[in-house]
Amino acid sequence: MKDKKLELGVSGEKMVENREKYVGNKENGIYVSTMRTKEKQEEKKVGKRMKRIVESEEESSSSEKTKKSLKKSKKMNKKENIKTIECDSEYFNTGNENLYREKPTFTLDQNMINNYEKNKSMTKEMVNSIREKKSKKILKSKQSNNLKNETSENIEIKKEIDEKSIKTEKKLKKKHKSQEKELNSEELKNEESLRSKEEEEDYKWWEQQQGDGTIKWKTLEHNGVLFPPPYEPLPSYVKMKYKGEPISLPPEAEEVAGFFGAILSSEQYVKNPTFQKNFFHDFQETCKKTNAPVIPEKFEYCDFTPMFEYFEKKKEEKKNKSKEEKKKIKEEKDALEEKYKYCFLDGRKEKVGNFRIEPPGLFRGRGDHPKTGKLKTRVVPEQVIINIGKDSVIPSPPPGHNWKEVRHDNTVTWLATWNENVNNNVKYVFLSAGSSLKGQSDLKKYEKARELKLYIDNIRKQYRKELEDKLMEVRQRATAMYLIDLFALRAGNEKGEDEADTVGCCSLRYEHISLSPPNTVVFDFLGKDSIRYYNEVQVDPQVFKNLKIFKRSPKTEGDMLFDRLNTSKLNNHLTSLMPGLSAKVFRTHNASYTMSEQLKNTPKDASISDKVLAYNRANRMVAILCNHQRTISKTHSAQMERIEDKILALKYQKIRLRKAILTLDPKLEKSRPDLSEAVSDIDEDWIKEHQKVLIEKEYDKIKRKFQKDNEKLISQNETPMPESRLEKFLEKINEMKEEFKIENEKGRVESKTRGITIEKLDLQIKKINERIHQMKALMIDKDQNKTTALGTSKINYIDPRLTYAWCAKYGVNIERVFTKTLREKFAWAASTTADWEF
DNA sequence: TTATTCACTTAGAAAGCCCCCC
DNA sequence: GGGGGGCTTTCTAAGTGAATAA
Repeated sequence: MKDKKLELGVSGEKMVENREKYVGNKENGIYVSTMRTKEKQEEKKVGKRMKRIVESEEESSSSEKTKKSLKKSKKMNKKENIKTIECDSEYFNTGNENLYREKPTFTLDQNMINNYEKNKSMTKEMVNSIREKKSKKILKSKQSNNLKNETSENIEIKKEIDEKSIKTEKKLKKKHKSQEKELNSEELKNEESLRSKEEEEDYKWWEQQQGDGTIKWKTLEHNGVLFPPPYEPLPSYVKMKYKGEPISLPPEAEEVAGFFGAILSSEQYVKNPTFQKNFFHDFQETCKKTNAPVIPEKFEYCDFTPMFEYFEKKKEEKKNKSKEEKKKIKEEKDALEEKYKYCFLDGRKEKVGNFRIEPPGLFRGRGDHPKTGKLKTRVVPEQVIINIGKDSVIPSPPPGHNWKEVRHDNTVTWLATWNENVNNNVKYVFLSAGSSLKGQSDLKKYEKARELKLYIDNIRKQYRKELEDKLMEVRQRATAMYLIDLFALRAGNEKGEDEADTVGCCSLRYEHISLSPPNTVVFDFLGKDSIRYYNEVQVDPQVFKNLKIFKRSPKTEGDMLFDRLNTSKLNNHLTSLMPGLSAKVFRTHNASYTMSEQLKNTPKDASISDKVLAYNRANRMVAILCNHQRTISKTHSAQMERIEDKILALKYQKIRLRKAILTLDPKLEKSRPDLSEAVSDIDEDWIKEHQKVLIEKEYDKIKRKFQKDNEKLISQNETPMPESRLEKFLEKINEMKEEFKIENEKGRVESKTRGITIEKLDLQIKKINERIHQMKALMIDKDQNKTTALGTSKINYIDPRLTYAWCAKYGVNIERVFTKTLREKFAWAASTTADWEF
């Protein structure tokens, strides 16, 4: 098999190797980092200040401003007794071109250039006037309580939805008149085409001209959000135990205990001390608040297993329900949800994404999140803000409740929002991934990533030059850009103390990289979702030198590597290089570029499966580049073993076929040494063991068939076969045993096929070799995929037009690589032709 | 300049479902 | 035909980055 080298950035192949190195150490899918202590934080602050002083001296020669800062720093040094250190002024030779991946060659789509020019011509005044409109439009409105009652609504949903599209169309026409004044002529053109398109079932927004994107909709109708059902207390015989005794709890406290009891089998949370501590604190609080007869004092005395067992029993019962029952339950659920599933955006029916309000539960923060396990309380309508069209019917809140607010803001895409209590994060209800709004922003994102190709050469030239800049801030920025560009690192915003300690490029700390001369850098840190990023790479000598400076004493563990940089500064600079450029654009660009390069390795004359395999391989390269990981499935090793067994069985078949050839023509032993060659992984002992298994299997098979046939005869009121018949069938077993005996002792295998020839046997060996090869490839593929998640890059980073173009070019059905949801999400890319390039 | 807010994208885990093999 | 494995979908946590407030 040809060994294909990666063309990922600096050292994609190395990265695959590096991934393998640490993969085995992962526990529960999460790496736990060492917690920063308060002292460390204090140290960090002092360190930061010291660093500023160091650099201000270094930069002193360049400007008036820096002279002042030098004075200031010297003053401070005197005061705080801190030594200043000079910046290393010797330079290494730069220009290690190998470190850069090949310069991309591409043809630029005329459409893209047009769009870009149009964007440029969008004046500031226009933006301001839209903003002004936006602020005026955010008005609080009174809620309408005179809506139809809910039950009748449920029954008439379908009718209602059909009627609505007609209604909305009428409304839209009315509204157009009043809006005309506000729209510029281009937008008006969009309107016209929109209106004509409304009659069509599938609205192809990508065939229309798009506005600047500030106004997200003109009319918006929806039915609000679906609240989770109220808590149903457990049967009285199900009680948690405290100090070994069952205790009764008020429903509210019982619910919280149940949240913990329900997840007893998921060790990664239940065994986590922070999770336990946070849960227990909130559980105690709930008990106190609800005047529970027993207020648990120690977590250790709590036993939630009765609850756990009850939930498991319920699950089992649900699973064992008949098909009809299950169908009925699903239908009821669907009917309840139907009205929330869709909304009308500018009169067109669109799918809503997460219309369900998140149910209460325990916050499952990842990694070392300090708040993991805390109680996520039930959300009430009074917390929820509804965003809806001005003239639309306002959905009624659940009986006896009110919405927090009803807004009519058409500059945003959310339908509802609320604040979650644990981290005070804002939650939104958005449209689904397949909606026109999401599609438009996806297209925009990929076009931006493609646009970067126009600028990338100059950007690289510039940051390479700036790697040697005298201003520390500039040098840090250039180094960070190098890392983001080559290793697809995330920007790395700063995080709070009450969050998990994870980092990205700008927030890298002293301990996250280690340097070994001449130019090897080892990255080892926890990134988004506390997923470990480990990569050993060779970098540009100047980058190595810079990193060494950024790590220089007095910096130590806990100190920022890029103490002069943050994401805001970095992105400001990036925008000045290309409109709309930010750190994340590099990641998209890098991923799609890698994919397009990797797809070029697809074999042209191979089978569809082989082509799909090549696609997945390319996909995996992107996933590795972006460090998209998943936990190894529980069944992985069993799966691997099974494939291995199949390979061995095939190898054994091969051995038998060879023996059959030699049995036909013993003279061939000398002229064809390949027929007596040893086969790897197989020895005599294994063969004997395998033969035993084969005999057992055959025995079971015959017996099962006999039983089944008899059952059939009985059901047809016919006489079943006597046991003697089975004996007769089982004679085959003896024949097999005899065959194996001759094979093992004399090396003879008689082929049972009539008219068998050596040519035919050779052909069979060839086919078996092919199957072994396929199996091995599958095994390698599976093993390499065990910790790599391909989905994330497919959904978020790889331009779907690459996939559609690839399918067209290689004659592969899109269904082989995109699921239904993905095809919906990327409908805008479906008509991409084979010659399209990223 | 820095911190906060807001709106959105990106992410892995868990749940759900479907299909293949015994 | 049913049980389980694996693929797909759903869920919601955790990022990014622009705008705004202090």
